[in-house]
Amino acid sequence: MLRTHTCGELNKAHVGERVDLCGWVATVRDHGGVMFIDLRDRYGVTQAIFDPTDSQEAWQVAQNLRAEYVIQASGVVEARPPAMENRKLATGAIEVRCDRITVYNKSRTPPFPLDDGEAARVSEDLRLAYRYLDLRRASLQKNLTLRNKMSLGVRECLTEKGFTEVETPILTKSTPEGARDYIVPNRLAAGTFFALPQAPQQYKQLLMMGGTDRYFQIARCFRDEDLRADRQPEFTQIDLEMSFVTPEDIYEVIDAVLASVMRASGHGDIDLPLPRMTYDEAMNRYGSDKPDTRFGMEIEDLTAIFADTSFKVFGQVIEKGGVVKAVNVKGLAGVPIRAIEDWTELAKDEGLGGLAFIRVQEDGTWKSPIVKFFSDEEQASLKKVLNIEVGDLVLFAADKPATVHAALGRLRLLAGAMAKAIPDGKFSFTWVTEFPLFENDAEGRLQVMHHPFTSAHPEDWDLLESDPLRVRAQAYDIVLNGVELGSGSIRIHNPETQARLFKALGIPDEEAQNRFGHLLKALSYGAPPHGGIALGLDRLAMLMAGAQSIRDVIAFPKTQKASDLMMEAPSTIDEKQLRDVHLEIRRPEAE
RNA sequence: GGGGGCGUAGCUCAAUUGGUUAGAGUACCAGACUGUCGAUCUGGUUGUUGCGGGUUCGAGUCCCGUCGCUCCCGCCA
Repeated sequence: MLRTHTCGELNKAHVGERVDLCGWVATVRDHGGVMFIDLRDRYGVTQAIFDPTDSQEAWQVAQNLRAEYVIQASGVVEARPPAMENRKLATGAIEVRCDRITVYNKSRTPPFPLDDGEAARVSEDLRLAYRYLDLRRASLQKNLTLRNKMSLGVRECLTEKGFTEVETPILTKSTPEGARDYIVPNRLAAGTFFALPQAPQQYKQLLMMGGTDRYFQIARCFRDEDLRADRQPEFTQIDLEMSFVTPEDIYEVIDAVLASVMRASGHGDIDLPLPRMTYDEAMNRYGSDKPDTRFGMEIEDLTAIFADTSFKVFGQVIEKGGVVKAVNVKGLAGVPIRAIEDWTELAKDEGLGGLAFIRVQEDGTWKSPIVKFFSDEEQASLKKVLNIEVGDLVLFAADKPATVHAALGRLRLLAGAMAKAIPDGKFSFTWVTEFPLFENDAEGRLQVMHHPFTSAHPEDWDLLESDPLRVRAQAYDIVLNGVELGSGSIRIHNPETQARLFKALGIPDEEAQNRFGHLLKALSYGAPPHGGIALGLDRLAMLMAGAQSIRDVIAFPKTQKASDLMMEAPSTIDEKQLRDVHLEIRRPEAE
């Protein structure tokens, strides 16, 4: 090694030792005679001193140091005089009096300050274009090491439980359902393509059919869909599958994995088992299938209270089988009317006719455009059910349950954030179980909510043909702070049941053979009952790190348009490469 | 595909109703300075106002288009 110590480890115990440090010049403080260099590496910062009375030669070289020069500084560790100690630095009790210096490399002036506080304010596209500089910041290095600890925790935990880590192919077959595939042209057969996996879904089921019993993989997945702050086109899943299991077994394993991840991330022990609620409960109480359970402000059902109301807006909805529900936002009575207008727009986007509200004023009176239509009895019941107090803001929605839930679910989050009701630094996990097997797509056709290999709830198979939308699946999500961390299910394990599901979906036999023939065939050779789940490692790392964006826990992330600003990918390829893979580019017609 | 925000010096930002030579802090360069740690002091350099077009006597500012970044909705079996 070119160094004897890192820049983060020297302390008073090393006083008197001769050391060699390597790193980047963070700052130069030149006093004309003595000069101070903050030398930085991944482990920390150490102050180096160059004094012409120690070594004229080294001091002379140090005169020309600039930010981000890479050097080796050699000298003797000294205790700092007590008044000169720097408590902000782990190594602040000492400094290294240097008599030798080697400049390994100069640096151009960095395009942005690498100081953690300053860099956080610099536009992200510039930082992404110079990601190798951005990565020198302590906070990004910390996130990378955190991620490593998490992966290690997962590997240890699952290996100890008898899981085998198996790699599955990256070049695989395109499946038109689900997310859009990233595709790879095949040179060896013109007009054919591989696809990058959206998830190792079918491979892991086939591993169960291969007798692997317990599989896991920290697997890269690819989806060509539009991005978000918590979505990248390529991302990493903690993917696992088990044979001869019920959902209980999956919950137990994931509970343990998450406890190990929390410990590895320095967040201490969590209580197990993690809380659970059914999908119906989540929708009713939180208006979301990924409820943020860090705070209350739950949705209350007022339909019974208004069963015989003279307020027509509510009455008519109830008559048509709709519901009236509300959220009580504590302490937000003084919210600007502008915010309520914005929320009303949002409610309308979700399909509501409008948004009714009550603001409870200082004197306890209710300020509201609708309350005059409520009977005394209705008002008394409202007050009781919603626990209405001075300073509250109550938001009402009346419509079909799904519309009411969607609107109030979003409003609860927005209003909760505005009311500062969501505590920082809290980790609130919950399982959401018994997802519906089907939902209607935009055209009203039946489609699977999870994937077409999901097994129905054992009690609900009878409804498959008669009332499919009421069929519950053996499908579950694990949710943390309102973020969907992972999703899984018990799978169908015999070909007859699988065929029955394809039929319910309106997929003809021939097409099912075409698309999933390999899986159907494997099922017919003695597939064990099996099930599994996949957790988003990037999202989990983001939450563990307290980061605002998934990009902060990925070494080389892509932008919202899926480009890598540093590599300048994607890019065009030359004509020969295109010919090799039998492709011709069709460009949009010039106007 | 739709909606919102942003784009001015290397960086972070300012620039009155459309008005004269586009400023500040920082960075950078030079000089001074032997205990700083956001070092300090003195002086100095730095602009395709993202790009293209239009309106106007005059555009950083208004209009149209376009590119990039970002947040959200759709989408993500």
